[in-house]
Amino acid sequence: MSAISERRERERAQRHRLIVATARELAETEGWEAVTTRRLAERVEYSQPVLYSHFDGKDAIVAAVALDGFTELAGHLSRARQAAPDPGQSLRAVCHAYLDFATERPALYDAMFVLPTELRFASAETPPPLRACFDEFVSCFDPGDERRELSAEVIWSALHGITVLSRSGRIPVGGQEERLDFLVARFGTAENGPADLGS
Amino acid sequence: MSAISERRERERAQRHRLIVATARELAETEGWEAVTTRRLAERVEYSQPVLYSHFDGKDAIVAAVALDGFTELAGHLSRARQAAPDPGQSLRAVCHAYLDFATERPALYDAMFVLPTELRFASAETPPPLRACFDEFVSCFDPGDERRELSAEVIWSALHGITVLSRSGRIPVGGQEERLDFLVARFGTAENGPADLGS
DNA sequence: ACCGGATCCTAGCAGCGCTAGACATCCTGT
DNA sequence: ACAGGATGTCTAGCGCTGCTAGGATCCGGT
Repeated sequence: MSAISERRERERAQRHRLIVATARELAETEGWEAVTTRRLAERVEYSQPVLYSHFDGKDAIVAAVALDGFTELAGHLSRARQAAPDPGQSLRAVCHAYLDFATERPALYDAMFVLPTELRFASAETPPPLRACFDEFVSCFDPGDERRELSAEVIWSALHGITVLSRSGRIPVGGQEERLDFLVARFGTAENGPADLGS
Repeated sequence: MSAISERRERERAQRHRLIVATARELAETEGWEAVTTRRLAERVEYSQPVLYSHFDGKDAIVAAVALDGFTELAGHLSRARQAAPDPGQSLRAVCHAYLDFATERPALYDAMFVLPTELRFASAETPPPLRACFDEFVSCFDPGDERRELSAEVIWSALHGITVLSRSGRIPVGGQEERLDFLVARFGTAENGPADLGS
């Protein structure tokens, strides 16, 4: 009973991963609109109902892909931050890495930020990988800065806005590097910022 | 021939507006996922094919709603800017108005910025209402500032990011006012900004 | 009065997410 | 060794979606 059921559980976990990986691959090569339960089932060589024995529905599969994406993004940002030549440039490095990630993996980025998923963030159980991404931004600021979380939130918002608005052409697609420079200059360390405006 | 066909054209234009208005109302009361061609056709008391004699498809209807939204937003921002007590506070007023608009009309905002539509922005024929929205931000900066367009792009991006990330709970829903203050402080006039960082 | 064209609706297609129920397969207890 | 039950999988189908072909109907112009 034990060895056999363990093997089955192992196989089941592997198939779980296969489904997520296949969904992601399909999305990255043909776009999310091509990711249907039928096509996905065919690709993993199982019937549709098998998908539903692993996930509550399609949204849950997208959410699983998004979670993988957050983990990857966290690593990507962390490496960029630690590779920065000096701490003063870590913010720029992390921001640059973020925009890189978004433009190089648009489908994955959509799963993480645009598509409707069942992921809940605000509540207590914020997925750790998402928190890790956020913390990479926070770490770029002086630990003594009591507004570093606020800075991180606004920086992230700006980067996300730049990503989606330029991608859809609502702002010109060119000039990303210039925007990045501008953003980092304005949001660099508080010491370089404008006069303190209280509270 | 002339009077009658004119009347028909008038009626046709009115029905066109009716479709757009109904789609918007349906979206604002029940969400865009409730806006189906069947339900919409039933609401306007015509059959489905009539919709397709006015629009190329559902996306085109969403785009029409979005275009109305851009017009409204432009007026909203313009009023806010002109009502600002002094020019130095116009940027804050416009940003505040933007966030207001986004939170008070989430469905309309989604049509304008989130949902897939066939609207093309980057090309030469950027819809005038969208350009008008953008110009409201630009107008908050000194005409002599050669980077006012860049400022407007980044400000807009940040506002959009704040809107969608807080709405989905990826950043905390509270503290919008604080983010707004922070953003405006950092992006106020260049004179108040950090030390010039070249180019 | 009647013809011709514009207008509109009925009916249906292919595809979607999802699920009930039949079928097979394999482990377990005697 | 074998029956019985649990487990796992598939076939088939439901209600919905966006969209369209083809026929009926109505109405203005001659």
